[in-house]
Amino acid sequence: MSKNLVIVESPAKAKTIEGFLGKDFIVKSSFGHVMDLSKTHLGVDIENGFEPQYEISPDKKKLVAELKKTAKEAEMVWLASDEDREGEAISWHLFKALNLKEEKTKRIVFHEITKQAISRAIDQPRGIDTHLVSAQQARRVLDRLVGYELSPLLWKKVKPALSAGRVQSVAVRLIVEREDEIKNFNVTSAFRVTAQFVIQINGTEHLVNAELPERFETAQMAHLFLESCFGAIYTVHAVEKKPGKKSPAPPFTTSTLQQEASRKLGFSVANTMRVAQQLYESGKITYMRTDSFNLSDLALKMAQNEISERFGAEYVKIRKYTTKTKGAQEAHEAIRPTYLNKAEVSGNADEKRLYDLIWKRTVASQMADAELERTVVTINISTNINQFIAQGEVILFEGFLKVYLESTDEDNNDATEGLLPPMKKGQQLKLNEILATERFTRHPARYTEASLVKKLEELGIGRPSTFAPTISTIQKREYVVKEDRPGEKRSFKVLQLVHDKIKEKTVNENTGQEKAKLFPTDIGTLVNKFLLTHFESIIDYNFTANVEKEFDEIADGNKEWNVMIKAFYKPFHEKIVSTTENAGKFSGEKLLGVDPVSGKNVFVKVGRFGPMVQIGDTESEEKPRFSGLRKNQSMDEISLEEALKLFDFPRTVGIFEDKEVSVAIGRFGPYVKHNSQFVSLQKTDDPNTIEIERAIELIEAKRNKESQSTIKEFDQEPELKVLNGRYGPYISFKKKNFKIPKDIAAENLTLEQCMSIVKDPDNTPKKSFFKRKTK
DNA sequence: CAGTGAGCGAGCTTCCGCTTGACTT
Repeated sequence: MSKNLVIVESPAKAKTIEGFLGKDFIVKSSFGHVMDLSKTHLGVDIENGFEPQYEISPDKKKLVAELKKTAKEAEMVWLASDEDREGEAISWHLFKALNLKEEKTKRIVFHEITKQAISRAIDQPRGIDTHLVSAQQARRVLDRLVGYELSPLLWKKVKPALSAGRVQSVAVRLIVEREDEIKNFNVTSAFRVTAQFVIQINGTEHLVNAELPERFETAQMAHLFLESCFGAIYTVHAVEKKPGKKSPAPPFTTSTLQQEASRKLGFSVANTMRVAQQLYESGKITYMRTDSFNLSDLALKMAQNEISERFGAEYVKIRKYTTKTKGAQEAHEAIRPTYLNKAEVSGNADEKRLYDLIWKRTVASQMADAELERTVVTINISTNINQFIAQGEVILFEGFLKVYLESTDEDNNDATEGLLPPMKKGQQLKLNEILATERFTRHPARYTEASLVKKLEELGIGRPSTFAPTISTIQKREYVVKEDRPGEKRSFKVLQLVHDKIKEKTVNENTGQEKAKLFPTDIGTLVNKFLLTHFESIIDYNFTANVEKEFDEIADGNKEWNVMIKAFYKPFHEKIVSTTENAGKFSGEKLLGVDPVSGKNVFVKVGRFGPMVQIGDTESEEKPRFSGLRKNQSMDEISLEEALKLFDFPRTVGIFEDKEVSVAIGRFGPYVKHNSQFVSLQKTDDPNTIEIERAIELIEAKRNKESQSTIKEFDQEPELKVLNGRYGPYISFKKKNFKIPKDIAAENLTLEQCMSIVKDPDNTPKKSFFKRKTK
């Protein structure tokens, strides 16, 4: 047995390090945290100094038992989790869970996975930093208290199964408030004036595009300006040249990788992380959850070699980037290729594309600045005092631009400024045309997944390991939807001046179309309003930054962790109690109008199952009628007429086989119901007009399909069927599904065999995957 | 996987941060 056991957080890291350390060392992974607060309880003993009630995480029991055994046999255990708050806590939890002895345990840290860094770490062991552990404990307990006291309040006051938390609720707030800004945005237009000139150089024509710095508010003013240019002569007033430079972006962190993969490759943040994980596990890149810009000396040396070999020594500029991110913990390197001399890797298309991006970004970060020359030409108009300005940019030395340029979130409408033909002061230019084009102000952009991550990181909210899960949580809770929206037609005016004549025309454009943007739902908006009303301090954009300061004080040993928690908890919990007692249901109820048929009030509100319309007052004797909103409707925008239309369903369309056939609209769209069987309508069917003949057709089509997917049925047990599904044959019994052992052919199954499979408790379908809320 | 929505009440839902496999209808 090995003398030394080293425990790190990630198995891929364990494998690499084992290679460095030799046969006296065995390296294992903890797979992250091994202990946590119990999921089913609050897990914090409020009365007893907020003592956390830890347990070994259920999915880590087996692993901990194995580690315990290995640790017992080792002479020394080296706890090598990451050097940050969470990593320190992992070491401490391992110490407790594995029942380690102080004299047999050492704590080591390293930021880079290199042989040198690890040898150095082994030479400089230390003890577990209890202050840092306390800081983590404060973080953990605070998040638990906020999450597990706020969420149940939402269940009571708004809707069951909702959630709130320090991170997710701020993410939702950002999206809701951005939507408000957009709603309140006042679009104005102005006329932008551009001119196109032609000059002859050695017999060939060159075009010069120039713009007027002023804009005109109305078409009339633009027209007046164009008139004032009648008969004008255009002369170059000045040619000004200025040197400029561009510098490369720093190497990737998790958030910048997510942003660039979104902008350049169109990846969702979850996809970026999935692909990066594959690259990491196959040893192609360094760790992908990091907030550090740092590159190891080894990597810098590789970059230097690579750049000078590929492009020449003048392209090399080794740089050290420092982080500006709030609360960055920098336990890892930046995300970079493991071997910079590999510009390409094997793998699927996504892996290749993401790797290419990482390679370019890393290499470019160590390259020279690009050197530019910016040219500004001002052009006089003989008939008025205005001046046109033409701008050009010439790259004198490409530098890092040879490899990579970071994208921006703003779509660049202005064409990139290219080379201007040579011009001289006093030179006359021939005018092609002048255009005055109506342009509109644009509302702030809706968030994409990646731009939301960027914003959260700026606010210091969330960590590299939680950005992607947070984005998915707020969508799973249906606070936010990621959607495409088509946009609308808009017309604008263009005035054109050619040969001293002005032509005016109206042009159409499509505006406001959105792709994969985040929109708040009615529920997201309502929950945000609730939290803003009663718990503004928690969803304050500075809340995390402020508590982080206190965590730092705890880590420095200048504050007791439970003193901090107590100070936070007292007013927070009082607010929970008072809101529980005093606040009524928070349903966002809004009176839409009066139902002309019954004369009753019509409301929209959020009910137990989401947004709905209610006809009749809640307090009235007669039970109100209810109907859920359709997927594309919102409480904010629905009209009385649309609301009333929802009550046209369920609609009886006729009788088939002595049973009623009806049409209704459910969670998954319109369907036909017959004899307690459901059949979805096709996209081409209109639920408002569909008739009995077509309904029967759909019912029979479904029966036909079902009989084809049925492999076996048993007369003795009508509830048991062997069916053919997406993942191959399976057994269905009383609405539960069971796997068939691989060594048995489905068509040969007997009733007895089926029953024994169904009755075997080992085969009980796993519950966690049947969560109904996930779509 | 489809119907619901008051009242009654049991039992369920939930946080953030660290890590990967498991393997669903």
